[in-house]
Amino acid sequence: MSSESTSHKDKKVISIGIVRELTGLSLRQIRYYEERKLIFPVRNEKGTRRYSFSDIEKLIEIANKREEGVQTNEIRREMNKETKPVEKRMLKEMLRGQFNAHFRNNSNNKPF
Amino acid sequence: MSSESTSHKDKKVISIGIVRELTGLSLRQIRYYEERKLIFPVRNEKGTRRYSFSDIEKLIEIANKREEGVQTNEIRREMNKETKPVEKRMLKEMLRGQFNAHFRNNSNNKPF
DNA sequence: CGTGTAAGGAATTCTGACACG
DNA sequence: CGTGTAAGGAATTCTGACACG
Repeated sequence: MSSESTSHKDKKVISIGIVRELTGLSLRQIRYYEERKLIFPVRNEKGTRRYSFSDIEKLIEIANKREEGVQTNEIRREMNKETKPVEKRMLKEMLRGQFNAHFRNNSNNKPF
Repeated sequence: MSSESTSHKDKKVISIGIVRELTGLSLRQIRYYEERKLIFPVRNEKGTRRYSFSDIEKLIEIANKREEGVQTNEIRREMNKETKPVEKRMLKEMLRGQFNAHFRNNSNNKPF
C-alpha cells in the first residue's frame, strides 16, 4: 500500500510530438536542448524519446529564458544552481554526518 | 501561480504504445475496452488516441477483473457504481439547489 | 549559436474485416 | 464475447547534414 511520492510528474511517458503540442516548441528545438544537456528524456527499446511532465515544465522555462536572449550554456548553469529542495536537505543531512543514522531503523522514510 | 489540484493524473498525453508497455495489454485489448465504454481516451488532430495515468490505472483494474473472468459489461457496471469523490460533492451541491448559485456569475461554462 | 529544412528509413497508429468460439 | 492477425495507408520519429549567420 505505498503511494509514490513523486506521483506521475517524473514518469517518462510522453512522446516528442505531444511535447511539441504542450510547449509550442519545434521538434528541432526540443532535440537541441537535449543536445545541450538541458533536458534528459529516456529512450524506449526502439530509440524514441520519452519525456515527463517535469521535462515539459523545464522546457517552458527554457523557452522563456531563450526569449529573453539567454544562451543555453547560461541556462544550464542557472538550472544547476537551483538544486531541488529534497536534494538540498539530503545534502545537508549527509554533511551533518547523520545520513546513516537516518536510514538505520527507518526504512519507510517520508521526506516531506 | 495556480497549481492544478488534479495534478497530471488526468492529462491525456500518453500514446497507446506506452499504454501497452505500462499495462501489459495488447493494442487490440486496449482498443476493445474503449469500444466497450470502459475507458475514454481523447484523440489529437490526426486521430491518434491519448491516455492519462488514470486511464492506465483503470486498465490495470480491468485486466485484473478480466483475469477473474468478469465480462466487460459487468466491469462497466461496477465502475459506474463507484462515483468519484469530486463528482459526489458536485452531486450533493446540485441536490442542495446550490448549483445555479454556484454558476451564477460564471456564464462561460455549459454543464453537459 | 540556435534553428529551419529536405531526405530516407524505420516504427507507430488507424480502421474494417475475417477467424475462432 | 474477447482477442489475434494480416492489410494498406497515413502520420511519427530518428539521424546526419547543409544552410544562415
